[in-house]
Amino acid sequence: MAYRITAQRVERDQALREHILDCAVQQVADGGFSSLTMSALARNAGIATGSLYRHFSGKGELAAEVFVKATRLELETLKQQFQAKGRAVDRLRNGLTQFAARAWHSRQLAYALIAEPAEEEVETRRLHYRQAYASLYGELIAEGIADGSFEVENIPMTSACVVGAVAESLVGPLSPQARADRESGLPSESLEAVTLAIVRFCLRAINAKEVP
Amino acid sequence: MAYRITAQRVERDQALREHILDCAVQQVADGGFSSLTMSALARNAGIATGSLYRHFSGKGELAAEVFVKATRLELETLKQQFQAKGRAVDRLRNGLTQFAARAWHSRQLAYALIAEPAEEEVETRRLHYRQAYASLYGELIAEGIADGSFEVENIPMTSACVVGAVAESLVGPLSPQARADRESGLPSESLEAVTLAIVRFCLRAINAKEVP
DNA sequence: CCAAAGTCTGAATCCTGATTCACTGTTGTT
DNA sequence: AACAACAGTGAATCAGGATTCAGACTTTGG
Repeated sequence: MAYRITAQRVERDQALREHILDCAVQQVADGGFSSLTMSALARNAGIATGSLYRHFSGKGELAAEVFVKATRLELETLKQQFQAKGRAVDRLRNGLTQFAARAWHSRQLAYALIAEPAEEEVETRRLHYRQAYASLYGELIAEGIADGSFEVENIPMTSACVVGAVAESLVGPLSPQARADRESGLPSESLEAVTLAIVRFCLRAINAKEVP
Repeated sequence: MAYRITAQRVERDQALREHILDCAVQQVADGGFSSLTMSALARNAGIATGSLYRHFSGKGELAAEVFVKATRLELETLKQQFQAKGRAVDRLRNGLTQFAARAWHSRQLAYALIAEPAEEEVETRRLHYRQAYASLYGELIAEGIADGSFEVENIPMTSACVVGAVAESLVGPLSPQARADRESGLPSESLEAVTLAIVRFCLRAINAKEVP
């Protein structure tokens, strides 16, 4: 026998894989999924296109992992807010506010994750993670119902509606179109206005006793 | 001189153009935008691929027109409900109910129009028509505010949220994923349940005095 | 009926990236 | 050091669908 998979090798491999993913996320954050090509990625990561295939079975898998990596971070961040201590209303308000702010501050990425057309594999994940978001909202809503601050009949459906409302109200202002408009001087909503509107909309929709 | 553009010719041209568009819409209704290829379309329409280019400058324009044709119908249908006589609440409820039902009954098309990734040109129109939907909701909401049955601070943002909530709650159940699930026997929401949830969600979100 | 001016056809071509693979390093074992 | 086994390279190839274009066919006006 000659050659074995040593710990060092495994480590280097994982590191390289991570490096590639980081570059890919960066690329998506800069130019959306449409700018994520294998050759550009290879160039950015400082390796050959062929080498990408040692780490990912193909473009689809790669794009999906990029999506998951970036989306997971958002989901976890939201989860943290939602599972903090305090009243359900406050947690929901804080979570939404933070979510909107994060999207606002990295628009291209937010747009890519929320709405940009991409590989089939990415769309699958998108659906899946929307469900995950919905579940997260669902849990919080359930808690709010339990302590009497919300009132909702169909939690899964309501959660889906919340996910949609948040996405749409953000994608509008975040879309390439809107960005183009903004650059050509048209006025548009501020982060504060958008956030307030979203929070109000959602709180009312779930029958919250207290709406700002 | 020999040959002039006679009325007959113009007519035949327009008819052919319509015929092509009809076939294209049908194709999208059957298999989504991904199934809309120039050669398949030419085959279906009974003409040569090259001939398509006498009527449309390219795939993008064609797909965009397909989108617009199908979407306009939905928009007009909704508009009719919204501009009927009666109280704003009722009109909104009826409109939403009808919209959901129509989507439910032609799922593939609804999914294609609402969420399926497609040509850049289609995405542009999608954005535009989402705005149009939002405006429609906006007008109705404004009327409802005027007669005291709704209460909303930021109408454009609220309208966007409504559009998103409706889209998301429908796309979930309409997505290829969900359809696959349903076929493999998993239970899922009925049209009635979905509709009720959407209507309640939206009415509450806009502070309607009366919610079913 | 003819010539002129269009229109239609569909196989050939182009385009745009993803994917492959023969070859050139590298690393680990003896 | 020598060899075995793997990893990296990037130009060449492939894929699949849009687009073109050199005829073949139609319509129109004389």
